[in-house]
Amino acid sequence: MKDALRELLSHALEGLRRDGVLEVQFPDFVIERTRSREHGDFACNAALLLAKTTGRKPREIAARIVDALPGSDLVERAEVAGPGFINFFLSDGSWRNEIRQVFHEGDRYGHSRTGAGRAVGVEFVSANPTGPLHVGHARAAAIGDTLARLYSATGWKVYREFYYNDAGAQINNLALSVQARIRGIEPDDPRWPADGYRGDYIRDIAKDYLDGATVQAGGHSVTAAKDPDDLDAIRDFAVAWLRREQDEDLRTFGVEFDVYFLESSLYTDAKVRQVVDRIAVQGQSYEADGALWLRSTDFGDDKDRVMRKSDGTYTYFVPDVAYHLSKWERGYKHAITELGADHHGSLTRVRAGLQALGIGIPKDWPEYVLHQMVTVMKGGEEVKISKRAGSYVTLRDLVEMAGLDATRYFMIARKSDSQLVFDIDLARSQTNDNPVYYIQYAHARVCSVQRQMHERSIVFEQHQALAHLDRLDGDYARSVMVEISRFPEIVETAAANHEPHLLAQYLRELAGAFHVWYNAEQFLVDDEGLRNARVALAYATRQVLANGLGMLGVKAPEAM
RNA sequence: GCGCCCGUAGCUCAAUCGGAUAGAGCAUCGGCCUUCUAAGCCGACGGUUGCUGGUUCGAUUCCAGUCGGGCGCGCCA
Repeated sequence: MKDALRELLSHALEGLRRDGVLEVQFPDFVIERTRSREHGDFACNAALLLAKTTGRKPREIAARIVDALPGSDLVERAEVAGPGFINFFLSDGSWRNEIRQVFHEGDRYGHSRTGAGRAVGVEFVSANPTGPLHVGHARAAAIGDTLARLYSATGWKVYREFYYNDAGAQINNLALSVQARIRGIEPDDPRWPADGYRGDYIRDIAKDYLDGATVQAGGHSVTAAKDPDDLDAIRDFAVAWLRREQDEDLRTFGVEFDVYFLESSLYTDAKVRQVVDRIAVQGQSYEADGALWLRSTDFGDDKDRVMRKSDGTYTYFVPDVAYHLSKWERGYKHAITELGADHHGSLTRVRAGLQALGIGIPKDWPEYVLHQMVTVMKGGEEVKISKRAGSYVTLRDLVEMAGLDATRYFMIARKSDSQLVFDIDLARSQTNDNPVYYIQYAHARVCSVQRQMHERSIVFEQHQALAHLDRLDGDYARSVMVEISRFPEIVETAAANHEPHLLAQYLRELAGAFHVWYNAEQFLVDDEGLRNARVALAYATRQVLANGLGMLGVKAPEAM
């Protein structure tokens, strides 16, 4: 709808320019849904922007534009309002047309070809395999996967990537912790490793190691060597064990990755070294204090950063640069990296490293989506501790407490750069307080209507119904149609701005409009034309709810 | 001290790259069940958008400052 209006406006502006009425460049005008119905259905600010550049009165320009608008079935009338807005009042037929469109496109309604099949890499979660996934990872998984789904819906070829930090000091720490447990040393023992992982899962890994268990992870199989002194074997087993557990959790969460990228492979393939060498060739590094530094201040950082420590090992962000270089070389002109906001410091560093390679990677590549902290509340108190993990609430705990659908929905229901309060009691509640329940219930209600029809042997004539949508009457039905028509715009905006919360909020509003209408009208009336029209709108609503929930990875149940 | 994010109704949050009278839900109060799910619906109440300036036709939005909360500032990852 918006696109059609934009076309009408462009046509009018072009005409005015041709006639010499307006001689300036087209402004970057906005067409938006109005807040109040008095202002019509859509409003455009083109005249206000043109007033700025021409020095003429905005209302006068607006009137000219309105006069120049070509005729259209879409628009009932357009008028000048306020300081110089052009308000569009759409025809009744335009809403009915949109409902027909829903039937026509089915589960593709709301999808677009904006991405034109271009590749986009979406990296998210990327947890270290040193412990179970926690609530922060749950938010990362929900945001990242929903973004991926939104990109798919808008015509992109999406690759979900998971980067495993399976090298470095933390992994060694993990191995030492498991080894300590194998030897029967407990976390409070003086012999316990200084920065050891204290959670109960370490004991589980130790037990499986001693039992000679075999675990499958990343397409490989690792069998425990049982030898308490073989630290390498312990490390391999522990990493595989945790990868398997994380993979299971993510699969349960409805997330499947296309690429699992191992940090360790960057070392075995000498990619880290190549990055450092390349940066050196570009003259973007120097030696000082026995270490090798990146001139990151040349790229907006507040201080230069060490790449290679005096002990010869690399700092964490260098493999990060190498990994992102690999994304670039694999053709992701578009790449999104989803991170916890506590890692925002690395953002400048990684981009600086990529810049320093001197191979033309844009300054703002990759795009980052950062999410803020999650606080879990239950019974009015903050939940902080998981017995299994020791110090934090795990993703598994959360899903067990709140359910998959609620967890996925709640995690994306807020802007990612706002801190999130996750209310377990609300997520569990089977009432209208709970937005997930409310939305799913709307979907189930339509299914219920369908069942009723089946029981009463009432036949729905789709063809006839779509031809007689004009039988729909009243503001409530109109509101449902208007809400439905917003869906494609919401999907587009949510994807482009990386704001999945828009979709969550929208579905709540669509469900609200539907419930209101549902309660105001009888569906299974004797008047066949009226009945078919109402059922058609209900089915269209169900379709949009299902499409939207699908993009959130939330189920659309047929009964509650 | 420096950097990033946040501050909107009693609570949890929206507000479409600067738009018109700042919106929902919950809570509170008042209505609605012989009828397709009342697991719901309708209505009312509720605001100096933390504060002070600035930019302009117009600011919750942009800028400067200030207060408050969170997170970072390592040759840890």
